[in-house]
Amino acid sequence: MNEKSQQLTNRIAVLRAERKMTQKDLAEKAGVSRQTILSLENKKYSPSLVLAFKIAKVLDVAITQVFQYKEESK
Amino acid sequence: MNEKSQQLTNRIAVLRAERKMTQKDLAEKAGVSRQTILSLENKKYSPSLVLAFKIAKVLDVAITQVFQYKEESK
DNA sequence: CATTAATGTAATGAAAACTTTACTTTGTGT
DNA sequence: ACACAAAGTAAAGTTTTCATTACATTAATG
Repeated sequence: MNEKSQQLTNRIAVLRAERKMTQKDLAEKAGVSRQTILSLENKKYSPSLVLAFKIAKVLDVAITQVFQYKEESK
Repeated sequence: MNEKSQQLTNRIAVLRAERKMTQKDLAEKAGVSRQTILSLENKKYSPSLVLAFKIAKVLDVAITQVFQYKEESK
């Protein structure tokens, strides 16, 4: 809906499903609320760098494997 | 001083100096205020993932080259 | 079909990021 | 020493992340 949400995409749901983890599982392991994971997957607000690192760590991949950034053409 | 500030470190100042850029230069190219760059370099608060990507882009290195995350031993 | 797990929606509030402005200190060069 | 650029300090205000709680909907399974 807004422009900002489209410059950052993530594959959290996919990677999570591959590992057969629920949102709750991932949230607990990352030390955040389930709402936070859900919001990232769906509403896709931009997480903090620390949270991004934590999620990548739990999913056992590089941060860039989870999050892709496309700068917009101004 | 607080625990959180120590789990995330960055090499912004070093990389910036190598490229002979001022804080103002980097701020403008990244599209943020100079205060934000200064705060990241010194007070080291944790940036958003998008900002981290922008800074890495301007410095022309991978995000992990700029920011290092060390999880703490609970 | 009934039960439970998983996901989604929504609202409120706290905390942190980031902006803006203004001023001070430190460096650098002439 | 002077001037100017760069870096630092500080404070107030806005925006966004993230937590918390509660409830609704959608799988999945017996």
